[in-house]
Amino acid sequence: MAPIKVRSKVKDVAKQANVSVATVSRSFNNPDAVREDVRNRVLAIARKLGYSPNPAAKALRMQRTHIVGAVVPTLDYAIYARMLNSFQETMSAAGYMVFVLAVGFDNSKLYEPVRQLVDRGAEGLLIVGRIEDAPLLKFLEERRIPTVLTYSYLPDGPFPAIGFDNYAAARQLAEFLIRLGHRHMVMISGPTRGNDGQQSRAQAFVDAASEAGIIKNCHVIERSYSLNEGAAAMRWIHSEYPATTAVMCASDVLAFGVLSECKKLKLDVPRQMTVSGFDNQDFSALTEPPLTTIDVPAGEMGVRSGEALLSAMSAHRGIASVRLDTNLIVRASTSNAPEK
Amino acid sequence: MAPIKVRSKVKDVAKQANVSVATVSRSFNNPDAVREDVRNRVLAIARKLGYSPNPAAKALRMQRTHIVGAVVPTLDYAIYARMLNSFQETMSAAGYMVFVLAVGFDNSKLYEPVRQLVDRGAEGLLIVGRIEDAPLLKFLEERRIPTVLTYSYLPDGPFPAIGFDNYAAARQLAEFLIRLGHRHMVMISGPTRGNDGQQSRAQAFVDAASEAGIIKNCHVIERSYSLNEGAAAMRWIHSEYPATTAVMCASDVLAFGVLSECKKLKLDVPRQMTVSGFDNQDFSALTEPPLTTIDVPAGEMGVRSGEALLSAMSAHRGIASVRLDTNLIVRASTSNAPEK
DNA sequence: CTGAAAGCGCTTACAG
DNA sequence: CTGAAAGCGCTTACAG
Repeated sequence: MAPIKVRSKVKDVAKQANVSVATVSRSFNNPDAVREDVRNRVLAIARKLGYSPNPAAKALRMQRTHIVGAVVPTLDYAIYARMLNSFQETMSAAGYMVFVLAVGFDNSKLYEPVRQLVDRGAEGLLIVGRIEDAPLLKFLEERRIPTVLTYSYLPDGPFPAIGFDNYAAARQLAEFLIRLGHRHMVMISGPTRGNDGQQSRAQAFVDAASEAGIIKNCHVIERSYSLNEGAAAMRWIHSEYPATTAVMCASDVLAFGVLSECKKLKLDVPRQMTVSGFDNQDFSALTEPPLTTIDVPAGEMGVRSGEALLSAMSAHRGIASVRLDTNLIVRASTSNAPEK
Repeated sequence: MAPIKVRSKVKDVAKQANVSVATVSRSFNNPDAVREDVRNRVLAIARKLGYSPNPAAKALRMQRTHIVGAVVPTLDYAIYARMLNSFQETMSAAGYMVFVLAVGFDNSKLYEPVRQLVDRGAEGLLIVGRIEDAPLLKFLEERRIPTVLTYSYLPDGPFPAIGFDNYAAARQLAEFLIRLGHRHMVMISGPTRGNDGQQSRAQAFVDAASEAGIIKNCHVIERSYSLNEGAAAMRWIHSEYPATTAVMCASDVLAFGVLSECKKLKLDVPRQMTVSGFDNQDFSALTEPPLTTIDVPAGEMGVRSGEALLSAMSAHRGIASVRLDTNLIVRASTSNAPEK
């Protein structure tokens, strides 16, 4: 086994270079203040010793950790993972490390995890969705923690938000379905508790149906995100609301489940049943038939959230909220000729 | 806006409680050493002030950061995201925070990112795949950084590894295809550079084909992971190796692309073309036809890697490497009657 | 341009 | 059971 080698400290470098620790520190942090030959000697020795400043000592002294926290429902979901991937890259490039915390979908109990992040040194936060937790809001405001919300576009809140308009996107889709002639529709929502995105989508569906005068034939049911839940929901819809000609799913994953169940039920999509998703996961183009869905710009969301957080942390605060475009992706899983 | 509230310190709590900072500290860290009524008073005041110890100061004093680093190729890939999700939950439950770094697929240039993680305070590391970087290996060994490798099962290396046997899994699949009667096969590998998992899979394919005496009719091509690359590869195979009856993909994503291209080429799967994947992504059961694939236990991998790292950090080191089971999932995308 | 010294906020041996 | 003091490893105002 290799001989043990301890982490070297300013003192070690100073000793070998025959200078004070102050000079070592300056060679790194304020190089112009050090005579060139001295600085080069110091730097060379530091490299030789594999020196790098102790981050805890540095953080304590500078009152800066260069750590941010990211709070997401889960990583096990393409849209969040992709968002986080580009967020992390953006923060890394700017010299920040990111703590990741997966906390589930209900934002009404975010206080503890966020508190933990801040207590552990996070200087800034990225949070998916709206903050629905009064103590948390108070905490973040009192402590002036730079915070950026993402996923939802929330222009009126106390924090900058980089996201898209869930209501408008879902409404666009619902109206599209109505325009196609559908009069009996079911929306399969994701978990709505503490989840403003899902709430907005369900509301958009209800509003569109109401305005079209078909709300009495339309229903919203709530399921968790999984293929099986989607499939089971479709089975249930088929028996409880047999007049249904369109199922609008709040996520592609649910829609994938619905599609597979339609196959089992021998329901022809889109001729007998129109199905739509939300997210535009890669697969949605490959289902049989390809899934109609909403394109959510996850990668862009991550990058821009990172930029917004960086800017919020550099004391300018008050970044205007940014609304990202979503696109309705119309594919063969919708039909303009509902037959029932 | 809420009145600003600064983070309170031991000193603030001590003053209000009329005790020394030592007593405050002990009330948290060694409660039995403090008289009950005093301790309760201290704790109550600490709670009221929202006190929590400064992590940098604590880390500096204790020489413990309670931070670990996780190095993954990307989060934007279901298998790594899922693994990381459960790893993070496991570490969180044990009081650790995790720094995440997405570094791409080539493990031969891991030194810089890993170094960064350690320099930033990571006490332990989770790394996806084998370490193919001599300076990094030397660094980790000299500094005695507890490290766990995951994804690949590497029983002979210097670090514990929690993963599966890529060679055995791929070989099992290749032999299965040969047993079905295929004699002209192509493997679409992922990027092999600095990626022992992909190397093993390709080698397994070659070995199986060689032993079956059909290697002259079999080919390995390398593509990056994406639907489009898979589709383009299939197009290429169709024109360059028209005798091919089976395409073995090193990932489900590639296979999804292949499947969709087969549809465009009017190649009936599985009658004219057998297709297999690797990963068992949820979606693989829903393709048309369902994809034959290898089930990789990503969630379990994350949990057990976390446990292994915890155990390595608690100074016992030397956790035996753990080999996780993979399962060959046989579905309708394979046929036992190749017609060409 | 350089160094000695203070201090960031903790924890813990030591003394009482 | 409690407190005064040292020290973790840095950076930077201050003095020279």
